[in-house]
Amino acid sequence: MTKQRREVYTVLMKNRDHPTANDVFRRLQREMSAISLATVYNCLDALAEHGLINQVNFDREPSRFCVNPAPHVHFRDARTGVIHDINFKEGCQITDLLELPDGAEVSELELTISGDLPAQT
Amino acid sequence: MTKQRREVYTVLMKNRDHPTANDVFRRLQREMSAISLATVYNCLDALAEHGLINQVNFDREPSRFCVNPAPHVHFRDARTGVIHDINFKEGCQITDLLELPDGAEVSELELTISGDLPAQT
DNA sequence: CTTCCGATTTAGAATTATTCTAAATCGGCC
DNA sequence: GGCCGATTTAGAATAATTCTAAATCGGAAG
Ligand SMILES: [Mn+2]
Ligand SMILES: [Mn+2]
Ligand SMILES: [Zn+2]
Ligand SMILES: [Zn+2]
Repeated sequence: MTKQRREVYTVLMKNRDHPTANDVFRRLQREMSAISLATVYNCLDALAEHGLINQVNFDREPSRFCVNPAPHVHFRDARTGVIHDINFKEGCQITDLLELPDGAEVSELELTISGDLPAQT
Repeated sequence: MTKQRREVYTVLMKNRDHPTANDVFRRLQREMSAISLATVYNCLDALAEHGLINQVNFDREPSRFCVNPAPHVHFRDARTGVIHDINFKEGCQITDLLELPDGAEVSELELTISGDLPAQT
């Protein structure tokens, strides 16, 4: 945990909105020391490798980063662009619904959903 | 359906192995007329927009293209790199397992899995 | 405290999948 | 055959990310 990695992690924790690397970079510039963009990428890599954060990809858009350590999936509201964390229902395994070949071992699973939420009232 | 779109589609049908745009381009150069890479991208876009093919993304790797019209997800064998189509079990809805907010409407859903398959014997 | 050294940071260049541009070509229709 | 909107094409541009190589850090050892 270097100073820069901690700063990147703190920014992610402060505002859990799945920012891009560039979002993180701009927030760090505004709030504190002048970190470099390459360092932001390095730190995000390091944090992800150690399991503290997750990299989230929607199609080919810039990656986003997530500090929610619980297993969950991502839902983007098409109207607002906001990305919501969606938990699994109690005791549910996605892989139970799939016709996986016998003996297949899942090591990574990413589920992204786009859709609409009813307007807030 | 132009001549180029048909050729792109034919290449995808002939070898349903989820090639990248560049793979498709190289196969077309080898087999038939000299199509341009921009046209391959244009054609893949057009085919996808009309629902004939699907664009598949694993993390930030080059997009791959899939001609399987059935709803399914993608499993990459980490050992071989081969991408397998995985169907849903009869009558199963992934969204039934998720704590989606009330009234959420899913318009797109992409599930990608990486893992290991037992060695072929 | 000073020196040392591997790890990290940094600025900027490089990479690369994809998109854009603008000119050439196509193909169906009159 | 000529017209015209759509498509194709080659090449340039874009943009997220990675790479490079030099500067800096920070803890350990002396
Ligand atoms: Mn995706
Ligand atoms: Mn993915
Ligand atoms: Zn999340
Ligand atoms: Zn497929």
